[in-house]
Amino acid sequence: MPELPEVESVRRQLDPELSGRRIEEAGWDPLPSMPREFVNVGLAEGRTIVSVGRRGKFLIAPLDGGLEMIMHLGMTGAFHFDHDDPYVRARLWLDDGRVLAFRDPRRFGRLAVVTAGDYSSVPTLATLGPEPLTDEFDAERFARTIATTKAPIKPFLLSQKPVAGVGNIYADEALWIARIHPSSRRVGRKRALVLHEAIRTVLSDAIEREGTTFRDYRMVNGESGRNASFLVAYGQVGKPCPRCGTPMRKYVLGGRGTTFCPRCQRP
DNA sequence: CACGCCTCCTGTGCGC
DNA sequence: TGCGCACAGGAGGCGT
Repeated sequence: MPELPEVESVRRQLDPELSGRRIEEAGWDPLPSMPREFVNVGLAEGRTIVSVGRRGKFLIAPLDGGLEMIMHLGMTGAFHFDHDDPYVRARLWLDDGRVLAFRDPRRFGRLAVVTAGDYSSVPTLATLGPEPLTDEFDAERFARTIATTKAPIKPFLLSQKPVAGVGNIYADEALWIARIHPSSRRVGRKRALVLHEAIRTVLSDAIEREGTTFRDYRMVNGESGRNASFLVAYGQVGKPCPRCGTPMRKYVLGGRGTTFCPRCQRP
């Protein structure tokens, strides 16, 4: 569910609610087969949340005492206040009397408390690429990075290494805009520069619409994002390409459903 | 080291 | 109706 625009929309609602709040108690429902689901969350007890930031799809909340709470929504994760249903996997009791609930049906999400800046237990965060909506995301460097990989362009984007926060939806969207075939292993400088801009465009547009909701993704206040009806590639199999009218096609690439225009996006 | 396959988990929708 | 299978927005482990 949650890619950068969804996580950013959650962050914008969480930050004003959590900043300055003390966590009085933390509780979670451990699943023996998922030892990485909630790591050291107990260390958050008694700590005060400084703010809620974000890197790629990770929420990062500095706590007092030199700690950070890392939060990842996985595929179905969501945060709500004073919420209760069978899919609430963890709760944080706050000093204002409210309870922050982490709801996550598929349990791919994660909460972890780490020493600030030590991401050795979160490999993807440790090797995360540049933030796409900051100057850190340099077009020429992106083009060079892309030129060095032998992997197909879409799985490479999903690795989070060339750029942070792009997932299955926005990868399909950006590649459609840039007219690049998802399986392409050779993306030259010119097309890479277009892709760079396309990534920034699809992500910032989606943030303005507060993300894409299909089923599980909800903001903290329970509302859905409004971006789903604006998608032109992801989930549009069989529909005419908005550019050339050719029916959009779908296949599996790197284990992920991938939709593209067979005419605009040549290998 | 880089790449690509498989797994973690639960629910849903589809074809038979 | 019931069953079995494919698939779902992500990341990480492991083999090659």
